[in-house]
Amino acid sequence: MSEKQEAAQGKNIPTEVKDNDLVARRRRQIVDAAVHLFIRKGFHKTTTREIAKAAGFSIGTLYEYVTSKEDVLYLVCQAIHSEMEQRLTARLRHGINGARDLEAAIAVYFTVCDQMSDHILLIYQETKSLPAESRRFVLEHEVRITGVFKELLARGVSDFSLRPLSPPEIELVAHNIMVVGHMWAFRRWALAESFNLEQYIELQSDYLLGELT
Amino acid sequence: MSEKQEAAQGKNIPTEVKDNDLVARRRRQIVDAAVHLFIRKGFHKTTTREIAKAAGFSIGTLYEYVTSKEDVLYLVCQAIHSEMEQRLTARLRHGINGARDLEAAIAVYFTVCDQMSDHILLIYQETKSLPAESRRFVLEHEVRITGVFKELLARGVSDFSLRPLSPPEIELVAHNIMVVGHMWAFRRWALAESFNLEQYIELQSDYLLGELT
DNA sequence: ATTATCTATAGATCTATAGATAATGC
DNA sequence: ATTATCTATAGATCTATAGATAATGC
Repeated sequence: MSEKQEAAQGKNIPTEVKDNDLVARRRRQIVDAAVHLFIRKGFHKTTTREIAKAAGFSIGTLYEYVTSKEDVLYLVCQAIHSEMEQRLTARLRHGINGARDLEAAIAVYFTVCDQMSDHILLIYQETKSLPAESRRFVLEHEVRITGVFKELLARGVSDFSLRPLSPPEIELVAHNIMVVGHMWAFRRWALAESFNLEQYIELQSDYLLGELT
Repeated sequence: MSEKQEAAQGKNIPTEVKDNDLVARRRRQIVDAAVHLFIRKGFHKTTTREIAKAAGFSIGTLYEYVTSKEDVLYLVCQAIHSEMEQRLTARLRHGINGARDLEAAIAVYFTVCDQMSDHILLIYQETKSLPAESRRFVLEHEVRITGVFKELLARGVSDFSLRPLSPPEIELVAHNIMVVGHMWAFRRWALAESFNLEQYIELQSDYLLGELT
């Protein structure tokens, strides 16, 4: 943790540019531009020229800040996961018991999934386009977010607001919560015919938590 | 239903070739070749030449049977869904009550998901690369498979082996079953550390059905 | 002098088709 | 004659980089 907010994890992408602040700023521009293009056209149909143009500089400059188009995809995936993680953890509360906190966290998380549907879809669709090493980092980030729910479940078990759960059960339920959130993103086309977000949260919480008390 | 087993749905892809049996045969070759290439390299990184070569004929011949590369993807997606639907419905039983039949169907379905993991992943990743019309047909196919579980749930409700469920609840639970099956495909990298397929089926069935009795 | 940015393009593809060839049946 | 297949390639890209230019600080 040498720097004020070291990335703490993640791949180092080489750059010729010396000014670290500038690198961070330009990469943020690249990510902002690329996210929208990738969502709209997909990774492979977006050209590096389009990314550069949308970011506000030339193709040559783009390649001073990344070494390949895949680097851009990696930056995009990490930015999306960071954003999700931050929005989720920012609203976690340590309240009366684990079960209540878990229920609240699920509601927060599903709301984030609702807001970031397109981004979640992008990760499902394009993770396989990443080089092996980058993909590993992206999956690790997914694991870390799942860990938030594992901790909440463990806390509920230890304060007896949830029934006893084995580690594998905790693992499974945490993944179920994650996937049911994502599901609101990738099955919206079917689910939105029967539910709005509130109803979805309400019902799915019942199903997810019903077995745990 | 003019022909013996009319596709019953699906897009008509034009061809210059008159012999219908030959068209069916060649398209089967195309699909078999393309599935494996798409799984390994992804749709965009697979070239039409590679598909033609793996299918055993030339690029010129390929284009006698499809009008575009996207047609090949559409044929692949439909073939995968058909295969899944068939493997599932072939093993459905009408037994003592709906709840038991549902439980058995879930086990069958999850086993199919296990066997066809790569294919399920492919659909998640590449559906967005389809033209709008083709994509609609593919999603319809997904709806039809979900319908299998909706029917089983409705039967369980009507024979009182399940508690009363509103139509939206039936919709939701059917989608949950579908997605939890897919989840075994797209989260295998995490789940397989804690479970084998049998254990996964056992536990998830408990969670899925526990709330329904 | 050093750093950041831009222009121009090398080099490598890839899809889809036109026109030639081979095979089949009258 | 008709049908199916093949070869060769037009035409259109797209990524990544080399070398030129502009901006900044000594």
